[in-house]
Amino acid sequence: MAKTKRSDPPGHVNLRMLAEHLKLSQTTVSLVLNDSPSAKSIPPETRQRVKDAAEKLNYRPNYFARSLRQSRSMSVGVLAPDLSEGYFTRVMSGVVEELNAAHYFYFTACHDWKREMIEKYPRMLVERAVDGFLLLNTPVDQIDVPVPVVAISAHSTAPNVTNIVLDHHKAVEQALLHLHQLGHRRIAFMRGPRAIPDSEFRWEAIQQVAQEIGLKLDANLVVRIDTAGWSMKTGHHPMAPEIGHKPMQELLKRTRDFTAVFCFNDISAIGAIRALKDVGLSVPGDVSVVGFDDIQSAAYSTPSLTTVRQPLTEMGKRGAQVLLERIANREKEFAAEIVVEPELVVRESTGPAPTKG
Amino acid sequence: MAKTKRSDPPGHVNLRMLAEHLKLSQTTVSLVLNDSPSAKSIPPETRQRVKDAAEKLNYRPNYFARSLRQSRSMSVGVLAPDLSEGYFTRVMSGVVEELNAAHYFYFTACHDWKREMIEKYPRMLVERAVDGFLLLNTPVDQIDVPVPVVAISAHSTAPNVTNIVLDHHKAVEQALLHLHQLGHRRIAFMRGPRAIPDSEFRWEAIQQVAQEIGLKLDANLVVRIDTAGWSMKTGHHPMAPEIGHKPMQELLKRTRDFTAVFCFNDISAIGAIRALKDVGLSVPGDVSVVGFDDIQSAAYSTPSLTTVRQPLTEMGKRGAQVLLERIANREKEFAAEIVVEPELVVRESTGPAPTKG
DNA sequence: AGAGGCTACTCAATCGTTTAACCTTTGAAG
DNA sequence: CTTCAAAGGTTAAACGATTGAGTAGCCTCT
Repeated sequence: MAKTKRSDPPGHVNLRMLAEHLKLSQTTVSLVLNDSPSAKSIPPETRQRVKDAAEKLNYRPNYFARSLRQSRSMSVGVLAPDLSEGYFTRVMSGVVEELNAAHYFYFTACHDWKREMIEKYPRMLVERAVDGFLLLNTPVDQIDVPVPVVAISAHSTAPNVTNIVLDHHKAVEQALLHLHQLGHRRIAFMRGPRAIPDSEFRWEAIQQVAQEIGLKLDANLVVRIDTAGWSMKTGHHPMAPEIGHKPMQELLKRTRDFTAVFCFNDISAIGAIRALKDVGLSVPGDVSVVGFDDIQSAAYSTPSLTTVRQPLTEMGKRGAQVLLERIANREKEFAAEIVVEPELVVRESTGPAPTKG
Repeated sequence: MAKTKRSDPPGHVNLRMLAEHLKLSQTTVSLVLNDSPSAKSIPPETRQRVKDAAEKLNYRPNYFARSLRQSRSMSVGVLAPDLSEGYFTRVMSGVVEELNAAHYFYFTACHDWKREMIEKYPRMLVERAVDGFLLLNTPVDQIDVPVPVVAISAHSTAPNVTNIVLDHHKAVEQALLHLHQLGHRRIAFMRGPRAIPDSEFRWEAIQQVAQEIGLKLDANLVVRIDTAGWSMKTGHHPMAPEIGHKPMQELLKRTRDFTAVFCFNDISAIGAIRALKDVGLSVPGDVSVVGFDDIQSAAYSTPSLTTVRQPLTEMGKRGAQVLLERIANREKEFAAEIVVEPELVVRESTGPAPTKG
């Protein structure tokens, strides 16, 4: 076997081979292929020659070598609770659009609401050299990473995080005014689980708006979704209408003295409706139900759901935009919070309050 | 300003700095930290000293440098149509479990059923140096990548691809025998869209099984789900029950002479049930409906769906296992196909065939 | 005394790019 | 006849970890 000075040639063409073939230096080839500004002095013929050769030899720059040199990976980490339809899918649709356009890819990490994972994944992804983080719906008080972070619906108080949040006050206002105008005065509330960051903010908005429109909040009419034991693996997870079914059963055991219920999300609203039907109450005849999010099935369930639509795709898009901007421009000032607007979608699950009989 | 021989120190500790601090060579430090077999001769005290220092100085090996040297990225590419709940979520739940255990991460690429994207993404991900590919439910006849590929429900005929597929014959057999035993003889079929690889295989199995159990297939009782214009962006996508609603309306326009319908998946079954109810037929009183997949909402819709359960999580798990095995062992033989078993889940949407009247 | 073997390491090449700093040649201006 | 600039490049040092090939020192065996 002939001894080669270099080790055996790799299966693919690298810059050195391309340069040798062109009888040019690696520098020149690199400058041309990257359309580098300092390649001004290279004449068009040479440029073309280089590009043709790169094409013909099917040259692909080595991602690691390039990233090592430039210390950036062109990828971001996405931290989310799970891959469920309700939230993740729609937000990501916006995120992906922006990332694609910027030639970025993303690593997904699902923490399944486990604190341990919420802390571990950022570290792991930093070692993977992601250029930034996107936090979806994930409670993160402290995140100590050397890259920009954008949090969507996460209400992170950590420094250096840009938050993308819904205007909960307006959202609640739209829902409650709608019910109020329909004559509802005894309104029940299904609060979100503690694990979900939006829950507290939604509840605060409810208390405020209730006061503003002169609606009395009755502690007896408030139930909470419990997430103990949520996990994608057990099947006992946020996507099951069960999460709304149980709290509603509980509420119905306490009282039936209410004409409407404002649920934390659409999934729980669907569960709540089932629980109402189970005890012979009709929706919206006896009880009106308002959901939140406007997921796909909100339009397709029976009755179709009146719900507060979150512009989730838009939120994903804005989040990705801001993140990419912050990555490209590490030193510049950045917004601490970006607020997006909800939109009430009225469908079949709400109607006039029944007259007392 | 003092002139430094090396450029300004980076924000983080690298191997050289760690080695200098320890007054050892980089080699030694590297060997110890990687628990390399050739580090046998390094005494425990030194090892501990190295590990302590690495800990104290918070040393993180540079991912790019390491990957460049070892030419592997510890990440795989996942190519999927979309991020919808029906399929993606459950398969990925299995995939993630295996990848995590092996310290692998994954890039997701959604092609939205666009041919152009199906061809572009593999190239892009190869440039990202993924160590392998996982194809979910994605029609790929040719994929020319220098890394192992495992296709789940994709029935890829490309060489070097390991296919993970359901035993469609058994699946269809379970469904049709169930209906047959309930007395159904006039059974309608809703075929899957051309875009989804499983569609043809399912249909072939249906033809075969029908013959085996002596069931006559009536072309008049066959409709097909049409995917023209499917896209996550338009909202007109595979997750909407609409996909089953329309074909069923079409069928009902042609004839009502059937007592059961076997749908391509649960989503379309839910849509079909709505269409049946719309014309005053009861399920399962007048018509029994069988779905496929067993997605979350199959259990929660009314009536709850009788359906053929695909072990999607299991399929994801096996797929990831095989892929990792093939990555670790590039030369070894590998299975061309791995078949998994379905399971019929009987719920409320099927019942005895109505007696003629 | 010499050979061998073990311990505890080190040296330096290598992965494939990018890029700051140079280096020629040619032509024109002063 | 110098000087300068521009054109058209080249050189070589990074980036940071891995790893095959050594090597100095000490002990042991014959």
